[in-house]
Amino acid sequence: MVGLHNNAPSNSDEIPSELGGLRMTKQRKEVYGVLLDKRDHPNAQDVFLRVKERMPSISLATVYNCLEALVSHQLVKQVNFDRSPTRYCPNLQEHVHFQNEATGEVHDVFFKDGTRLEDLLDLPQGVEVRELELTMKGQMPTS
Amino acid sequence: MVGLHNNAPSNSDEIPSELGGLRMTKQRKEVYGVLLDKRDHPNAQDVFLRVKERMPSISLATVYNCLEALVSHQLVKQVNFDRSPTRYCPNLQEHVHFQNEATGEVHDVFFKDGTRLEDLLDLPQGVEVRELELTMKGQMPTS
DNA sequence: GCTGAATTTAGAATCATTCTAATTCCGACT
DNA sequence: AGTCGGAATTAGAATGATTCTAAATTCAGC
Repeated sequence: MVGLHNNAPSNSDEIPSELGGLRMTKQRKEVYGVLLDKRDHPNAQDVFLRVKERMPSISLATVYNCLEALVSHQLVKQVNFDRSPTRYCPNLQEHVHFQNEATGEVHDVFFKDGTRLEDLLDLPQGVEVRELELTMKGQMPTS
Repeated sequence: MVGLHNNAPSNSDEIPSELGGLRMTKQRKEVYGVLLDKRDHPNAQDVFLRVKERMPSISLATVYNCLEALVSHQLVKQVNFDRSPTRYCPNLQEHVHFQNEATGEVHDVFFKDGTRLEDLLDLPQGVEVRELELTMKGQMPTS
């Protein structure tokens, strides 16, 4: 059962020892690798379980620490749907999120070319948007 | 010190005993009245403290219950910024939210006429958006 | 006025996340 | 290779918003 397609080694092996000014420790590489490997917007608990398979000694606190480090160095983005556990996304392109209410799955959604959201909003004079989060929930044809 | 401008009686007195299919109990009226009176997007704790001034016996659990009832009957909307405590907003027009990072204040922001957000997004075929939340943070000129 | 269902209440429980304090690791410098 | 010091990791406790529980109260309809 070793070497089957899909059992490709985690990305974490190929992650350099520094990224965006962040020293990539063994644990940070594993956490980041997990996010790159399966881009299903896992939460901290999910990441913890996945990393544990390759590194059983890691602690949940470390997973939180690593996620926080990755987020603050802009390698990963947080995704919040209401108050459910924060999810993590390694896609750095500007995008928003849609959750299929039937399955819970979260999908990245992009703006059509050339659309600048800020142009469509009646923002008060002089506001400077630094951060923007857009989430949607709804139904999707069962593909 | 009674009767000064600005000490107008709370809206709660004028709230009918049923709204949108929801029986408006004394507590629900007070909670709703607080939201209508000062539209600064308070959280549950804030609402609790404000309602307590007119109804000192109310409990925090009741405030949560009332807010939940108002939300589920679509008289009030929840506003979430990341994982900070959920805020509540009685504005039912379609709008989004901007938080001034210097002050923490939250402002309602509307779309310019005729803009349909869904048209600007590259949504997968056949998705049906049921709920949408857009929040922004940034700076604002000190007016 | 009575009755059953809905609502309110205090306090306990939950649970995602953060904090604490101790240990371990790692790179820079000998 | 050996040492030093700051950074990172760790287990477990603490926090804090929210929900749950079970008992008491209220209320609409009879």
